[in-house]
Amino acid sequence: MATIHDVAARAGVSPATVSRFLRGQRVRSPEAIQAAVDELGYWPSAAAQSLKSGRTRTIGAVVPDITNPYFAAVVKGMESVARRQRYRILLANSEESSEQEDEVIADMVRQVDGVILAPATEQDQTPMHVRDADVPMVFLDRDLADGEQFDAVLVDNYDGARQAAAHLLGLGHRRIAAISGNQDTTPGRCRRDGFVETLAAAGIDIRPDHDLIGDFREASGYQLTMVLLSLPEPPTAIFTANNLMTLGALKALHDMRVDIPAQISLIGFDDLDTGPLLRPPLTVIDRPMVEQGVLAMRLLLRRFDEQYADDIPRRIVLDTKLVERASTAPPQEETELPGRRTGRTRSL
Amino acid sequence: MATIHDVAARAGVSPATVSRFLRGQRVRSPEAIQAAVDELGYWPSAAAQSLKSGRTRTIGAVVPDITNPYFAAVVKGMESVARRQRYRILLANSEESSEQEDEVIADMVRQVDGVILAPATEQDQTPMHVRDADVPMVFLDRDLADGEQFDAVLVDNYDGARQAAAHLLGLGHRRIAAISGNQDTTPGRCRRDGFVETLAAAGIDIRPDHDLIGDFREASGYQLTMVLLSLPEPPTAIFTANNLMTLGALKALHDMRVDIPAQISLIGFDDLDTGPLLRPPLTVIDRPMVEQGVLAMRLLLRRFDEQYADDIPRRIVLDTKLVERASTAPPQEETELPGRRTGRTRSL
DNA sequence: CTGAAAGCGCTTACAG
DNA sequence: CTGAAAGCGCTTACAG
Repeated sequence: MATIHDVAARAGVSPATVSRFLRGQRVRSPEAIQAAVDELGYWPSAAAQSLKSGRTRTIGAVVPDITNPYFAAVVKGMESVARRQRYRILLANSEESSEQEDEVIADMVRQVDGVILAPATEQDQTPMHVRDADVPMVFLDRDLADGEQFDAVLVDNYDGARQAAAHLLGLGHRRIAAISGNQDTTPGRCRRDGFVETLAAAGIDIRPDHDLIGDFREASGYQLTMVLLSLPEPPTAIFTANNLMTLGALKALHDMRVDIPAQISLIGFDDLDTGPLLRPPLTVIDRPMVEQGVLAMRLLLRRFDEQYADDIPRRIVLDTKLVERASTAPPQEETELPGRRTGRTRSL
Repeated sequence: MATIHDVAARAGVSPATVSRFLRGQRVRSPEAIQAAVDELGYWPSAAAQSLKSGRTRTIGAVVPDITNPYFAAVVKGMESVARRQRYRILLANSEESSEQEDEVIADMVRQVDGVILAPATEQDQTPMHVRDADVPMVFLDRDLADGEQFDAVLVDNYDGARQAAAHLLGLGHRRIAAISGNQDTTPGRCRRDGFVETLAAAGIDIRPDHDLIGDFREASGYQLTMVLLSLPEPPTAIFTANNLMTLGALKALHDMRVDIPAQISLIGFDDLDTGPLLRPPLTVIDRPMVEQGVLAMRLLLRRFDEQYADDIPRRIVLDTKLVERASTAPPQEETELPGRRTGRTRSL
């Protein structure tokens, strides 16, 4: 591979001049240098550049799970902004594990100019690594206990859950269950709090056996829904705190031949591409996805600008929106579940 | 940030010895060095390492669209193998554009040890860049015209489409439409060929107005389905050549209040997470996803092993599988479409 | 086993 | 505007 010396030799100038030309400075023989670059197919070595300059033009993106459509969309948003500014993206999955996240970040933090992180939990050590490396970081979707020191792009999880609860209450539901996410994550906690407290404010204390904690994965949505269905008095409505658990709940309800929304209403946090096409079309709390990635990347790149490098942390909180489709309805007078063997069944 | 010199000074040895210790060689005072590393929180500079060694322990992954669940799953598979071997992943979206792909690859090829590429089209210049950089490459999902010179992980697209056609023929359909993908991609061509030729072998020449070419995106699935529905004689069954176009077709059929499968059967290439939960549950041609990413990464890492570096290209072709659900059924005697205004309507 | 030294490919004050 | 030179942080023959 051609080096800057090869280009210099061919163009009859010094490597320093080639370097200057490449960074857009005015030089005496731009044509000759450009010709040499073209003929040799020269492309600078990123390793050498970053060793020298201390900048890598690379951003680390760490998400719990890239196959979650929410995070895939977020990464796409990040990528589109980054590419336009000639930054690259180093992608890592933490698989919802703080340990894996810490490891991955420790490894990448030395070779990126900044990090965008959707933390696995609120307790991880990440900020230490990142602060040691003195690299800007933006939190996305989730926050840390001492997160206020960093830029962040979040949504109003509490209010989103409040909207969900208000919607179910408005329909007349009283026996309402929640399948929440990990309580050591911000969205996990805020969504549960927003939901439970809104019920409480309406005079309804959620029953302990209707107040279930999952882990944001599909399997836990499925299993906990099964638990709810096996209760002596199952709920007439279920709130699931993210897209994957909503899918799990939907599968469980299908498997048990529960009629949605006639027998049980279902409302989830996060929309899905297929949301309108599902049986039934899902009522959800929607939030921006690609846009969150775009905003996070902009916030991060902004920190590379001397002018803003030391600004106080900016925290962008986006609104959620209730999307009413067909999975929620007023409760039936008398709720019969097929699992209860009341004689009546209904096929979907 | 601490450098190897700092560690050496603190441990009372030379940088060379620290370097050797770090790579697992036997040294005289391992404890002192380890202590110095720990106390200083030392982590080697990746830039310096790769400048010196010529290896980056980074793999470039280029996919047309990370929000396509298929590619998200594939990237996840790649990532899990890479992480275990302490490789990192540089992710780029080509957005189904050869130009963007070439640009992105030219930029990353100097700073990765290898590339896994799902090419946007069969005509792009990518192999040139990659060959110039003398970096191993593995093709994934899609092939290039001269792709035989590279490792590849593919599925038997032709046979998958054949299965889809055979399934519809077996149900008794004769007026069958195909919404294919870009014909300058391998899957686009093979799936159309497999489908059309299987029909032809059964004595059915697909009608030109039923033989539509889309671009693998949801919008084209939607639009082309609308076109089919507006035909004087619409098909009784539709084959869509990938997951996103299937979703688009499903939306169009819903919007036009077409009863699936009573009025029109739908079969798609690629399964979806929500496949079983859709209205109706989709009959699809399924193929491995995460597994393809895993295999591609293994093939690539294998090339870094001197022993296999010069082996002839390995091409892994995986089988597809028909998953029968509820979106396909025998054609109705008399097909009425609501769009045709026959007086009857049916709500879903 | 160890250390001094060269060098990977750049960038950037410095002197001209 | 230009070039010689130093140096970014490592690794690795080389000599001991």
